[in-house]
Amino acid sequence: MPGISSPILTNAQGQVIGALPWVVNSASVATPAPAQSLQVQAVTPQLLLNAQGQVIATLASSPLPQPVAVRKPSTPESPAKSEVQPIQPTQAVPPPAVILTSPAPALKPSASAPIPITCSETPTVSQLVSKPHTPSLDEDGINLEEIREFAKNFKIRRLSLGLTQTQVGQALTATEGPAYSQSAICRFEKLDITPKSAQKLKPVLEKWLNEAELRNQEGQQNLMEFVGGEPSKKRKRRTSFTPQAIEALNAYFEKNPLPTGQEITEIAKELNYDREVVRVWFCNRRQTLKNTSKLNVFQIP
DNA sequence: GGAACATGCAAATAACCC
DNA sequence: GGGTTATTTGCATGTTCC
Repeated sequence: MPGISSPILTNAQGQVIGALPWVVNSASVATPAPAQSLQVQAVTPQLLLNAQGQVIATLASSPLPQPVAVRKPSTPESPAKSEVQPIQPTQAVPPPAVILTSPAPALKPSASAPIPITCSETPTVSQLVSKPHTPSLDEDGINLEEIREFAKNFKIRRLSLGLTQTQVGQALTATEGPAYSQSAICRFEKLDITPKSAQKLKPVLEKWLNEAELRNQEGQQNLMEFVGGEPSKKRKRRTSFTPQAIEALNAYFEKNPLPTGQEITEIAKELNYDREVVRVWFCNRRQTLKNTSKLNVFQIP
């Protein structure tokens, strides 16, 4: 696209998610990028605009207007999704007169929307930050507000690199240090994660993303090489119990939720599953029962 | 139909108890 | 040391959207 002075920001699908008001690395823009790739680079001042010229985010550590992603107005009822709005490419978007704009309407429920906290489990970051009068530091001294901001920023920066959650997860698994899956990235971005886990994951993601952005500045090919490593760490395949097995296990559980080692061995033999698999099933079943019964105590009849 | 994201539940791990 | 519970993590699959 020669001659474009206000770069269009696209995601991995080539969807236009916005535009950047300033081009700094003109070389990278001038270079034709592969189809599934980042097309522009966000640089100082790091502001991301949508096609309407609204600032949807900054890439700095300053507080961001929220929510970050601009949703399609036609689908405001799907709160679970956080897709950015596909926008038809437009002519060059002039920089906005006002830097910080109010959030676009009809967006997914943000962290400010009340989310019920279940009594049975540790609350997530999103649950904590959505609670009114909750201090930004939790009892362990974890800065929830900082984590929320980082999660928001992370998603914007990931999308601006044209990367999916799966790609980030695979890349993290392939690199040195702790491995995380697509699920982990998804939960982190949604803050569907405990403050402790978020605190642990944040520096890993931060370091990885900084490196990814550096590689991207050196060229799209470098980024793809960085991201495209072979995942090495694999966990055991998830067992899928047959309905008959579940039924039998539940029957055993009703009779005795805490079988002895010998009993577990016998059950495993009878159902033709690994002893360890059956032991874990009983552990998880007790956990589930405990959680649901705790929940019921607080449920309004 | 396929890609990307979201989520339920099995597996892994840490901390604790006896 | 072998068991437990509490918590975290990821596979498998559901949902959403193009």
